[in-house]
Amino acid sequence: MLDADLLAGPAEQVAPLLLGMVLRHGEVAVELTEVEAYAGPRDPASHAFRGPTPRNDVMFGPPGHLYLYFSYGMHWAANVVCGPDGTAGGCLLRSGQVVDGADLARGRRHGAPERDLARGPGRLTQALGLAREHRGLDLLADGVVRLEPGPVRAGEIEVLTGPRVGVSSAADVPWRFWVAGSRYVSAYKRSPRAPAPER
DNA sequence: CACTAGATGCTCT
DNA sequence: GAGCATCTAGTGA
Repeated sequence: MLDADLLAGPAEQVAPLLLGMVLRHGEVAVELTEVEAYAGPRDPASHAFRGPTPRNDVMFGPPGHLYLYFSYGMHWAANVVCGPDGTAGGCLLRSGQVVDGADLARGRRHGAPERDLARGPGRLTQALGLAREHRGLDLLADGVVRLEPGPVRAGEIEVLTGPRVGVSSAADVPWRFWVAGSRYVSAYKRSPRAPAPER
């Protein structure tokens, strides 16, 4: 069982710790290979930057809960809430490797190739079967959806960082974290609305 | 393989 | 009504 204190720090510090952990929903489990940090009031790219709304209120609650949002008309994306209770913050789960329940995941993903089962935020939630009814669940409690320690010990994963995908503000802040050399990492794409890259 | 265009509907202003 | 923390299918090589 994971300790909530582990997730109570700033999102950009929690994010690399999530790599290698496993998110499980029933029989399907995904080992996380790529995440992004969103630091609430300190981060113009965060949904919580302008204060609480009905959509983002979960992010203002205690760490370790599941913030889900609906994106681009077709996809759900999952975040682990971080930071202390009362302060908004979260880590977007961008990609992972399906390590259990692959047959069920493949069915939900309409027969996608193994590498693409959970590569991308929308694909990851689809493979796990997460949607609006899972909003706000406590991932550290003993429920059907939970976050578990991974098979690899903390500190044994080589982590690379870079700018976040698809954000139009703070587009150069390197708060995307992924497992070095992993095939289960999504492609970087800069938002067409973002200003020209810094150099 | 790399790259592009368009679909799609919720959320907040 | 504008703006998305995206995906897929299509093209061309």
